[in-house]
Amino acid sequence: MDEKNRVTLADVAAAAGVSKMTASRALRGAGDVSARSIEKVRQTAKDIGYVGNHLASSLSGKRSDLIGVLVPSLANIVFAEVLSGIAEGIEGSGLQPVFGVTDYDLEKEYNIIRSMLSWNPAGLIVTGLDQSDDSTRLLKNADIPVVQIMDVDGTPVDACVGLSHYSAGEAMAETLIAMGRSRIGYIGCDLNKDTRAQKRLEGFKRSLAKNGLSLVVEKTSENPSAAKTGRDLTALALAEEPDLDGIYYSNDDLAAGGAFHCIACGISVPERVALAGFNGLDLIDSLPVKIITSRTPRREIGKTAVEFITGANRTNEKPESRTIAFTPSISVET
Amino acid sequence: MDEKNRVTLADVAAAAGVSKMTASRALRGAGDVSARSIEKVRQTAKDIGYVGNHLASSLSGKRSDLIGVLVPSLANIVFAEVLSGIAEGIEGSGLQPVFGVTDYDLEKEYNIIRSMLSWNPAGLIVTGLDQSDDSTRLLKNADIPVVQIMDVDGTPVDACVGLSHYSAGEAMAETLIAMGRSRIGYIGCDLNKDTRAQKRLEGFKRSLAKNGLSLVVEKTSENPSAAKTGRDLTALALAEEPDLDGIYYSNDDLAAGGAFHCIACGISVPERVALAGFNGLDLIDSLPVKIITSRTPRREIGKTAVEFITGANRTNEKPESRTIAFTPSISVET
DNA sequence: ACCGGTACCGATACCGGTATCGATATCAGG
DNA sequence: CCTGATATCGATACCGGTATCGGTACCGGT
Repeated sequence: MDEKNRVTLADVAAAAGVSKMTASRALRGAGDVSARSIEKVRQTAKDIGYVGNHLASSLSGKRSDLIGVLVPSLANIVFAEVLSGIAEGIEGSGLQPVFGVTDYDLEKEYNIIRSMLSWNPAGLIVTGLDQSDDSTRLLKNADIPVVQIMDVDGTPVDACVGLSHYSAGEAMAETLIAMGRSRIGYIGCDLNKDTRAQKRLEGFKRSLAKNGLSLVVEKTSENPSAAKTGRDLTALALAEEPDLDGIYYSNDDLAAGGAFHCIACGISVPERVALAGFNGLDLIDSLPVKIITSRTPRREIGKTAVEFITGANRTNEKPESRTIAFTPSISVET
Repeated sequence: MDEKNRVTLADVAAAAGVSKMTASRALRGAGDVSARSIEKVRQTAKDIGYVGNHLASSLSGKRSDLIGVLVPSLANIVFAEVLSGIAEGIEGSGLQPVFGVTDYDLEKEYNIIRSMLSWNPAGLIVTGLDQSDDSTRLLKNADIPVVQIMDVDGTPVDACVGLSHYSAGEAMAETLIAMGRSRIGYIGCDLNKDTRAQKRLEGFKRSLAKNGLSLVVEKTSENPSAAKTGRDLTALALAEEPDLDGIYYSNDDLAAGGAFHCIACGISVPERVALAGFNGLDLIDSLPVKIITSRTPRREIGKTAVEFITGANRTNEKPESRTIAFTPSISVET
């Protein structure tokens, strides 16, 4: 029907018998307009179905209502939950999230950041602290709030919301050791790309070493980080080292796969072998066997990140208070 | 550093000694520019770090490079995978996805659509065919490609990529019946909101009736559609009707929970009770027991939807070829 | 030398809003 | 009745690009 005749502010103004400027002010609730005009403009706007044009207002103003979000992957429920938290946090603010998937590829990441910046977004949320130098420069010069999420092990560009993966790895090693485990293996995916999983492994190993232990077996694969891979690698690891009494996985998906293998083979968990993952997926709670995990507040991270951009967190302008580190809780239900 | 002195096209033009217009053409690869000018402009643009401003070009042109995506939830891996497919399909097209989460709320959906339209997006991808009348009107008048995904049971506004949930439900009922099951129950979540799950259930019941059967028990809950809920409801259902020999779940998450319950209680699956879900999550393959599911091509749906917007699918302009229905394959591995 | 055609370029007018600042009207105080 | 303050508006200039259309310059053909 209405082909190219989009209702514009000028139309509203004309219909309401005021100037564009007054109409603009009335609709935005900016000052210097009489109550009568406001009423009239708002009414006619509604009547003729005025919608407004974000492009125009963003171009005119100096900033848009867009907020860019970069995640490495969406095949993993974890990042979907972060997005979910972001969507939740954004609600009511009038902001709108634009997302990009980097596939753990620094160059892709750089290009997406570039592209997003050219929308003059209100802020940017990027995953991790390990961008390329070019990307970092871009972010530094952007002159908008930039929130790096998930990780806090490193130097943030601006704000930072996440957790220490080194510490998470260390804590998990200590947990396993406290459970009396000593023949421990590691199973992971995509280690060459997922720097956070690397950091966890590093912390884990460091903590083992501190206790005079080291990994008995280490299996990694390029396959997708999913239950299937976890199950297969667990079978391999146990075949190789049948007396393993603990396995640390790079995340819960793999760990769940490990649990499935053990169930299928009648290996008791955690009695004979304790399985430890990372994230605290919902799934974990209902598994028929108890596996250990570090519960991370994904949704909370997303929400908190948004607050740095909406300014809900403006109270903390000091650089040192612009990093928020959550401590994942480890659930060990014997 | 570069506070408000963003490099603009005028800067590039000046530095290259040409007019804004020529610079614009050179950078876009539009015609009517000498090879020498193109080279010069591109070089100086790179030198002084010109980035371009999507807002301006989108406002000036009639359409932006944004593409709006609406999903009901991101707590469910299914929609994350759809987004993932969309991100994949978009790659290289210069488009950028904006997403919104409706929470299965029609009014929220309407507001998000409204808001997205005011970015003059290149297209819109919305989940499902059951929008409010207001939303539908908005979409119809938008004069941009609109792709409704996941569902094809209904009348699409424009293009449509998904599958028939009625048929999926019917097919699953037939599968269970063919397996010799007759005391069948249903377990679901959020039925009042998730219209696609409703449709599956409807088809399922219809098919049961056609075979002289009906549901023995039906358990639903408002709890999140996750494994935990599935496990709890399964316990309830089996307590109530111990001789159930088949359970249809509204999705795989719940079904997995059901499997966990059965494993924990030593109930053999599928011998004593067959469990059927929906989606074909990766998880299903590695479960220690075999459960039945309808495999849906989530990623593919996302990718295909994008093609309608980028025009990669422009060959099909006829309305009847603007609906693409995938048929989910049911995996029954005894 | 004249002419039409082609290749290349730039001035100008937008796109649809908002910032700015000056104009007009109204009103209290003197 | 005049003055200055206050409230309300609107004309104009942008924001940073692109569409349009009207020049130049240079070409080969006659």
